[in-house]
Amino acid sequence: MYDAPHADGTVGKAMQVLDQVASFERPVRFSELLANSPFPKPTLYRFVQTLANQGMLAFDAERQTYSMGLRLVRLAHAAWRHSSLASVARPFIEALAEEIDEAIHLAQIDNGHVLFVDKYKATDKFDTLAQAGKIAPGYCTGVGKVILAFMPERAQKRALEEQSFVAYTPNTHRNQKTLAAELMSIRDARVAYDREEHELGIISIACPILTGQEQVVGALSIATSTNRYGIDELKKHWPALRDSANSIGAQAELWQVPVWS
Amino acid sequence: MYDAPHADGTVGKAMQVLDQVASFERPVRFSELLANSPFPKPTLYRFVQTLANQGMLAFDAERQTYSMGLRLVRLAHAAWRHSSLASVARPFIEALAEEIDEAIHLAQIDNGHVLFVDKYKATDKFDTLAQAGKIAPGYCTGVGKVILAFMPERAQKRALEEQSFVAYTPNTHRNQKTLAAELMSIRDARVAYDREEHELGIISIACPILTGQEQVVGALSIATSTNRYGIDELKKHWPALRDSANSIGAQAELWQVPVWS
DNA sequence: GCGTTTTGTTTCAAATAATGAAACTCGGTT
DNA sequence: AACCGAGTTTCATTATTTGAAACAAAACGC
Repeated sequence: MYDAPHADGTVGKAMQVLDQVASFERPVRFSELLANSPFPKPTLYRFVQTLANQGMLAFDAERQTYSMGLRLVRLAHAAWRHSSLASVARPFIEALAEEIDEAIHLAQIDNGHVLFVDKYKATDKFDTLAQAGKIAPGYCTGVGKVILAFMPERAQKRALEEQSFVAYTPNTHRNQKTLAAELMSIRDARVAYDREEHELGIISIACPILTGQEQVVGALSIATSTNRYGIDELKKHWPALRDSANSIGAQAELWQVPVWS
Repeated sequence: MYDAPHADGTVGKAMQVLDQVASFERPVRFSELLANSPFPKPTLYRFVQTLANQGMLAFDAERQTYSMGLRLVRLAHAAWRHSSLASVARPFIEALAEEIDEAIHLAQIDNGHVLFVDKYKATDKFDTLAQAGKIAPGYCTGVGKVILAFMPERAQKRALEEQSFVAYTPNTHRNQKTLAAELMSIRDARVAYDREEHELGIISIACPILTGQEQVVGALSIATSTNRYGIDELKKHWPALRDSANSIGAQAELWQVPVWS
């Protein structure tokens, strides 16, 4: 939520307002925004007006509330198709799903946050904006940890400092130190596990998606519930998962997926 | 694609640039943007820089190309969950899908364009081009026509003028006149058909999603391929489709889905 | 290699748009 | 009728944006 250390210009400020509206996770009144805003009343007022005009926000005149605008959905469609791993990864995920009857997640990094860009759920036939676009913490998810582990040192350092270390479960890392230690061994093992660190009862195994020069572009994971399986069963899926991740990485390189520094 | 009749301020211009990048449907170089831009070189340059900084665009340093940024995916997730019909409609679509083994589409209007916000795929056998976030023309799709038919007169007039009347197939409406005539009868019948007007081999039946005061908030459709069924078979689904659409409308009214004027 | 063109980046004074304190309007309360 | 809070407008001040021009750096041609 806390963003842009040094906002660039008017546009940056407007984007900050967008984020703020998004952070409410519900339609929000002007005064609620104002109460948490760094901007003075008329300034904020003009921003929400402009953004609503532009379709980036939706204004409900009846209830006098703002929510995120549909133009974002339209724009994100293009983002999803052309700059996410999802389109490249789809066929590989589908193939993997035929072998393995568990939820498969594909994630990328967006400004220090783990962003789920696709999800294949054996039982879900719906299209994927539902789960795609969801963000999750990096320090307590399989995909998050494996991406962090393979980040270039400088980016990793920056990302580690941004982690909040909320203790979701008893297993959650509580500070940079223990996390950094695990990241080392993850980098060696080329695989990460989430042992109920984000949500009790949910475990996962995750592999990095790398380019030829060992740059991380994302991560692929298999998640399951402790009701069904333990970590040991997940380990059995490692070869298949790793191979899929590698294939996606190779394919992504041919296709031109943007890389972060 | 051509947007914002009177852009508001710097933010409006930046959003125009976003649209422009999206319209390329592929990573694009600065000079390509410049060639089609109303802005002078340094102005455009600063816009893409700012937007890339903000994560609204992604800049691939290697290839010197811009594409849509992942921040949009994150923001759109919020939009999708909180201001689209999709979350409200989902249970009803699921129920309908149990009855009917065809693709079901949910659409809303975004600035004169039909925006698909959800899609339930019964089978993967054929591919309608629709996905969440995808836009489609209003004048040659079932959902588009039924939404246009139920729009308030002024909005309809404006929307009709924005249609491009590209002749996708021999059945596509070619001008406002024939379309307007069909819209009248659609409004009476409370149902619209797409008879291979957008894509050969694809037909659909669509019902409006209305509030109590007869305001359109979207449309629900069943699509199939002419290989499988004809329009007559689709007609049989009308009662079920209409009932689902009505339920979604009622529910949307309780829940606070934004309405457009 | 060396001039030439194309493409991307920076400069800087002028033009413009954003800013925010204050004042105002409009419902709803007391 | 006076008060209050939320939303909106005004307007002089200030800060940003603007774009012609110049500059740098590749890509090209020969």
